[in-house]
Amino acid sequence: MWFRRDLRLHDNPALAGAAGGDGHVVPLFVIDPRVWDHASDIRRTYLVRSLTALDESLSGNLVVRHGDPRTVVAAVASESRADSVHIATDFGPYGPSRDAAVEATLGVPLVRTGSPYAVAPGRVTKGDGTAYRVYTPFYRAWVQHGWRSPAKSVPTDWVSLRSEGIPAASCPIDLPAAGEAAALACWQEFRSDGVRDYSDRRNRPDLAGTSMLGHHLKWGEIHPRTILADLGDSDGEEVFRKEIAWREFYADVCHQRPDSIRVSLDRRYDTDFPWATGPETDARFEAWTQGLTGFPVVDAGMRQLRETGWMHNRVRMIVASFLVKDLHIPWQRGAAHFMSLLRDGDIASNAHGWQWTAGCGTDASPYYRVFNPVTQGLKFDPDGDYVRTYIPELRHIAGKSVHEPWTLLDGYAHDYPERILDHAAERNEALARFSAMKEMN
DNA sequence: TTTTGAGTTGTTCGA
DNA sequence: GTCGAACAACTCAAA
Repeated sequence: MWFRRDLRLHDNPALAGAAGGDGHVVPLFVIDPRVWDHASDIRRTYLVRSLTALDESLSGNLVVRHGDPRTVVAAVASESRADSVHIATDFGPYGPSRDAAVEATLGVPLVRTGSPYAVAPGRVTKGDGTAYRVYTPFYRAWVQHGWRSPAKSVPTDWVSLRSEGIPAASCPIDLPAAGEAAALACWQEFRSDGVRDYSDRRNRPDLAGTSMLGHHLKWGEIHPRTILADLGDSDGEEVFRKEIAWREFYADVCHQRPDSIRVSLDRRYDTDFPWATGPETDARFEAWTQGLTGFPVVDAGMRQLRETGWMHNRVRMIVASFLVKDLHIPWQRGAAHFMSLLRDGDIASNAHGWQWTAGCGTDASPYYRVFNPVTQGLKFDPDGDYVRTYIPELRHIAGKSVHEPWTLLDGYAHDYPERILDHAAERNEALARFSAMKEMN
């Protein structure tokens, strides 16, 4: 069993397939330097902890090898005299070609069972067999298609083999608990407590209203099918099911259009849109990454990302709108920054969330939808608690006025920056640049 | 083939 | 303060 992004023992069809013969399984994880060397400290540290948890649940039998999977997997298969190698299908942008290359060097069958999705990308299509490009009809068809019940566990004897050990990694951030047990506990807690009020509370960054399952789903510590099997039909559960479906929709879009993780689906945004460039823009981008724009909710979000490796979804939209529509910087630059820091960063969801904000993706946000950082802050962080949590310079300001510190007396916060731009002016500028792109025809 | 209705997440302005 | 309209036109999905 070659584990990749399915670091769990329950509801794991590929593992059940591996154990299906005589129950003897060699559990393998490959540290691929081409991936490992480019991952952030946060992601490496989280992975190390998840692998440690997996190894414990395997009674210390996880075989970790370092190197190119094309040689490593074949070597382990040969050493252990395996008669097949089992994986879950990887639908990421790089996985399929790597797996095909491994398959070519492997002397035994590479068996693909299951995927990280309830419905594998490419399975839900329109009547004419082509992929959906609009979410709502996709969602209806996805529900209609349905998914299997959670897979049964199969008795397994773990076969010991030389392991090079889980590598070391650390980061200065306090990460949440990793591993399958933590993932299931996280889901059970959310299911019993949070999902009921999810439709209202999910938009509030000052409350713990979201599931916090993103990083668990990313590494397959829990399968979405496990979650869906538990979900009923209350408002909160329905909205949460739709969030699971968004993850699957964007995976499906990326399966059809792998280049869309870096190329705008509406190509005019890459070729005709007059994006801002130059040293001034670079300085503003830097201010954005550091949480020093002078707009409290934007800065709180960017600092939450930097300090915790996570940002609330509502705030992701606010800071993304700020980058694309107030700073006129291409979405790809923001997407890359997010991926470098997010502990739950999913390549498909990230790229298409950004494309939605920029207005160039599937179901794109209308061009005139420009988030007002003050209005959004007042609406979704009504007491200002979120801002004060991440911006110590503003902690002495009580209540919602923390969203507009410039309305207070002079010297309200001498160590918090002035606004780096005039939002109303940049909103008009964004609309003008959109018109300019259209004129290019 | 043609037609029709619909499309995650907003803001501003004027009555 | 509240509320509806305007903000483009287009593409998509399905009948």
